Amino acid sequence: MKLEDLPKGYEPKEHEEEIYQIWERSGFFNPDMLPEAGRKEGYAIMMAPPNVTGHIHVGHALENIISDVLIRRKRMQGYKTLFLPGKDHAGIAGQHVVEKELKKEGKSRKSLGREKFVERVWEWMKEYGSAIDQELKRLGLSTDWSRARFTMDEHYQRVIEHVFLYYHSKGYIYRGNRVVNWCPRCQTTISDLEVIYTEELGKLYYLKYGPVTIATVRPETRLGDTALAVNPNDERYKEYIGNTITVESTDSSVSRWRSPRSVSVSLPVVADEAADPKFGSGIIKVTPAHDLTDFEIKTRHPEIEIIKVIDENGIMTSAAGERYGGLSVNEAREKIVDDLDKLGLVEKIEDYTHSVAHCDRCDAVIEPLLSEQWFLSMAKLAQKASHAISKNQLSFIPEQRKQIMLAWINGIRDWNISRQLWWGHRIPAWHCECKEDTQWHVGQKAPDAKCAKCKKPWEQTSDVLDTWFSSALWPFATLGWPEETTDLKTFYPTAVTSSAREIFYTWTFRMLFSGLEFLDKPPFRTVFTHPTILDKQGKKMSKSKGNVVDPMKLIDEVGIDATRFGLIWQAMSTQDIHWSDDGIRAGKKFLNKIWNSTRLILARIGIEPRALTRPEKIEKHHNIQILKELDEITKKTNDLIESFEFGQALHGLYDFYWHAFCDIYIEASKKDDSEETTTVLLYVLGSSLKLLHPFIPFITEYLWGLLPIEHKQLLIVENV
RNA sequence: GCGCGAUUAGCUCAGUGGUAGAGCGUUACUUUGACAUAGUAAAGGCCGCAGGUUCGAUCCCUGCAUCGCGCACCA
Repeated sequence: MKLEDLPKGYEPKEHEEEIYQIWERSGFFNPDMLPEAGRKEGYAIMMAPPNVTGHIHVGHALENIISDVLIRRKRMQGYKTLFLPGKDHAGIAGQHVVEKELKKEGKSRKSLGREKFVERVWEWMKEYGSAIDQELKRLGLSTDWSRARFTMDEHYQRVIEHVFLYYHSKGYIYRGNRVVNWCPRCQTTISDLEVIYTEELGKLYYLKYGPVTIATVRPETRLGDTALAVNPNDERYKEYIGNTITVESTDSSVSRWRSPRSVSVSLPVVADEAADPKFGSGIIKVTPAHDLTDFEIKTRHPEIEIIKVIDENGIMTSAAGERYGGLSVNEAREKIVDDLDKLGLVEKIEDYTHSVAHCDRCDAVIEPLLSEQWFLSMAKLAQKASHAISKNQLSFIPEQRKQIMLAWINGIRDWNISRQLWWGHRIPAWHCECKEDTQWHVGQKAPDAKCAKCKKPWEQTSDVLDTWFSSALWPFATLGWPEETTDLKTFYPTAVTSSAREIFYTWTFRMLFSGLEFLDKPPFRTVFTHPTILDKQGKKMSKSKGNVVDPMKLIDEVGIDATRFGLIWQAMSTQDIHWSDDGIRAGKKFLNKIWNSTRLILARIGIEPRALTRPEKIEKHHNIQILKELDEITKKTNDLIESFEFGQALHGLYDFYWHAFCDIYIEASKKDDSEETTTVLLYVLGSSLKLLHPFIPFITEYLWGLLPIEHKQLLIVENV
């Protein structure tokens, strides 16, 4: 080959698409298609399924590229590797996109009806669902598309049913009437983990309750107060415990007032540890329908009444009385403060910074609300997870995550799994249309017998399951479980779960207890929490801040390999990344260096077929430094990848290739035409391409194909 | 409030109990048989602050500050 046969610079666009097609056509992303000889046991990574409605952001890109590095390296080591891609149906988000479309057409979810609406969502999925696949492919991931899964596909529906009925039969699933996180915009409950707290400046109102003063940020909930609570050890209020305190009314129409015409009401005072004597006046107003703490107080003091004064739309109910009923929460707040002020019942108002609960999906302010929902009891499942972690049945990287997980499990609450959505896995539970019989029937089908009371048919609950309920089953539902498939035997447990910190509890933990419950083994051997990518200032990336790095744009500009290089270049241990373009730039230059050094060597070795073997004879007689260094870097690279030090591994390879090989050995070789040196050049080049391939697969595969050696794709060439 | 992590060159980050390193950027020179996306050389750092341990601390310990994160609280 002559120098002129290759262009002077590496042009990623001219090769990337073709190389990816060659890989896909070879079928080697599918473990069943790998050459059998030398194949070791299974090695699987299940991609965290991105939301079907979303786009790949730079964090996904890093996460999946890291997985791909692991997978590609193991494939080259002879393992039966599976990198399984997929998508999540994204309950709330999935419903939102279609509702938005309908709104433009002047329609709504409700005007369409459930069946038509769900059909419409499926249509949307068909039309836009593959967009995210294309983005994943552009990252150069060696995922087995023949095994791609969707959390709403047919098999998954059966799995969900199976799991729900199983949990129910074990008594883990129950209906509970309690205070949950209600999102007034999404019109559904959300779990504790889907609530985001942000610090906001609000007001703290000091209100007079008879003889005492109580501080609150939510004066409107005064209408739902049914008790007062003080700490049992608080000397100041001992005399009140067990008695009542008479509180002035601002509206004689409030229905719960025991004597509606009076101007006051008596609230019982209970003793409860939840009251902190150091906070405010040390007295809690108990509003059990609209506050979790208060609801818990009520469970310890059953005599406390529950009065719901705010409804699912964030509107004051009729129980709030004529004067306030029908107002929004904010309106009611203003009005009641005004009323109280006129009565001289507002002692003072202070500025107050506190955390406000927001919906993770739509950012609306969460309304804690008394509501009847389905729950999954966590006690036993969590205990299993805790046990497995303590017994080191899986490892955590970084290690501190282990303790963090254990501590979190320790304080876990039951999981609210029902959602008032239409898009999702409908809960296999049935109730009678007349709703007089409060008994629920849980099962695949409605019971044959009609309701004894009204003789009307049964109907399935309209609630669906939390999206995470299906994601929790991902590591094995994707392998054909509950059938005992070959895939399940080969690939479960998976090797690694590589995920962002923010889904540590929502996803990682839930996969863990699910895997333990259904397959008696943790679903992965290692939990790797990859770095979070922040902007240069260390701030979270967000559209509103305009500091988002779009991986697709990067790929457009510099190609896939340089993008992969730039991302991994910055991935030091599990430290957060303050984004910098420098790594991308370095990558681009490095690729060009590889390209041109290969070009030079190719021109030297000609086209005669050769074997890529270690020049042992030469080594015996000469002290060849570069070969020693190659051995060192090979070991170092492997050790670093084993310990999830991807950035370090890449930096090491960079130094070796550029400085040891190009700057020193290749430069020196220009004055040495010997065949021995030519052999060494080829050997070190070929070995380097192998080592680099998991990180920058495209250029290495292409150049490998130009070497006058065996024709096997680099993708499956044996590596150490 | 509890816990965790970070703080090193202009920027993004490695690193080590013994006179500090990379990438990117900057400066000067070089078109020498791949690469100017290059080569050679250079400038540039009280390694956050204050104590302690040590013959010796950027590294170990303690405290503080700043930034970020998680959990809890948020009447």
